[in-house]
Amino acid sequence: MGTTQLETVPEPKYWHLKNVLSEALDQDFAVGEVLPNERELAARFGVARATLRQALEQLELEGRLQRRRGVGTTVAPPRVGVDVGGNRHGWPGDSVDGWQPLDATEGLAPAAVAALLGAATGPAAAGANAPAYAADAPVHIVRRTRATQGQAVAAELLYVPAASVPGLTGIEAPSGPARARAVLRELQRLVLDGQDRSVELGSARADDARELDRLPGAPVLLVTTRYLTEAGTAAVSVATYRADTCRLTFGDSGDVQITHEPRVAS
Amino acid sequence: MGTTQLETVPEPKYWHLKNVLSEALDQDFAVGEVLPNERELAARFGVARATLRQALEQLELEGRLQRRRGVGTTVAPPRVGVDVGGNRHGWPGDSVDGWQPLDATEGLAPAAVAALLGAATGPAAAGANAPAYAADAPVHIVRRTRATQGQAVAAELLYVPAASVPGLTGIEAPSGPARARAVLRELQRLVLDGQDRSVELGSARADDARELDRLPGAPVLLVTTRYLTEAGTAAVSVATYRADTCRLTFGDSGDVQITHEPRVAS
DNA sequence: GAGTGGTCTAGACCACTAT
DNA sequence: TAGTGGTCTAGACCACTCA
Repeated sequence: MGTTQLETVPEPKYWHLKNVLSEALDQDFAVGEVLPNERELAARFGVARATLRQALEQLELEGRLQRRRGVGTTVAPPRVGVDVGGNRHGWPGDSVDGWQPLDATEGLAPAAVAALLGAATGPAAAGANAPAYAADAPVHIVRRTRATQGQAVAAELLYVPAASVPGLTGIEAPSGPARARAVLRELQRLVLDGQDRSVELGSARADDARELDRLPGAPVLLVTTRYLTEAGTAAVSVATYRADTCRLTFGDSGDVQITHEPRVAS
Repeated sequence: MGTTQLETVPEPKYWHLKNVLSEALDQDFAVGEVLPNERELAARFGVARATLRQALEQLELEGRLQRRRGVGTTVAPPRVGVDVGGNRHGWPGDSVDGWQPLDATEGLAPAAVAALLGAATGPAAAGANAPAYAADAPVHIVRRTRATQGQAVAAELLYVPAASVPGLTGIEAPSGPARARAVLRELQRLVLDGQDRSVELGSARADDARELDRLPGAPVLLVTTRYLTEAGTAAVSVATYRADTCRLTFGDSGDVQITHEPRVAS
């Protein structure tokens, strides 16, 4: 009974290790510097490589490290702020903030996207009048990528029901970026009523991962945007942002520089 | 030369496993149902438990699964949409959307927050006139949590420089929720000019994790908000949202129900 | 106390990058 | 070809929940 029993909370090794490394990064390393390799680090800290890797994974998730197979582990620069909401009432392509159209194809929207395209736009549009979109109707699928400071940060799939762009004839631009631009141009003719957006965590599909120069399954921020017109949802965009390097910004008041915020250890 | 060489891309086992499980979840499992335990699943698929766990981790990251130590792995319900931007031009506490003040203390803002508090508000406010905040000045730190449908989804630290709320006397409410409410009340007296927000991926600090009923290091979405007045940045909020269960929504057009979007396998 | 997920180990091999 | 990070294994023990 004399034992003082001081909060026996055995902190996991990898957690403690993460915090130790985090401090070391702040103090002893410059951005871009390469760390010792995993086997040496593990030996130096007296843990198994798997444990060391668990700590590194955390730090990578927090945007502190960058790991590349065959190369090594380097100290990551602060996350870049990528404006997502500033273009508040514009169609995609209205302003040139790093987006690059790749191509456009015709196909079917995945179920989740179809649901968004078919959903009512608000309390007013309930019932049988609004949904000008059937789940199995063809949609134009525009692929775009976005780069900031020479780095690919996002890949997007933009789903545009054929009904939204009746003026588009498949003949004028059979394929490639030109066709993508044609779809965007037609879209910009419509009057945009509003848009709503959502952000969630996901993992990169194989194709997105390749586009973003990451491994499949890498953590990404999924930004889903609905473009609304009087007639309903005119288009849905699903953009995949690299979660390790990006900070999504929703600026109400112009360009604002927000500096990197490192998470402090508990 | 007769060999057809069909894309020798050896898909990682855990990735394939993830996709197999993902399909099984769609077809054979209902929300809330418990999966067989990890040792059995690993045996059933003929892989080591660590490999099986890698697949489960991915699915948990995508919000498809929920794992609780000592209990088991269950099928997660679709992510709940949490409105983050709808309160577009309001102070925290203006509308009651699930936030619950916990307490308020006085202390120093961490460096990253201090930078935001001290930063100029825009191109107009450059130079020496704006920053009414010194890095080592005391701030009120208000803690709040947010619940949706009975579930804790977010923990927030709201940093309010003492200079922003001169009317606040420490006497009227010495501690606890009452004091937190007092700070919020004073804040609401000010005229809000605008706000800007950013979202990034992070990992839960130990205290946030406890608040959110997760383990330390769990993936979270960090929402940083600056509240701007004529005088500069009046307050900064850093909110930590559970990334596994939440989808942040930024609605321009009222309440919109967006359904869960499962990511399709590559 | 039985059963669950969480942590950790020591080793092996593979895929990729650079030289 | 040497060196890096990525995958995988088979096993052990620990922390937690619940009957």
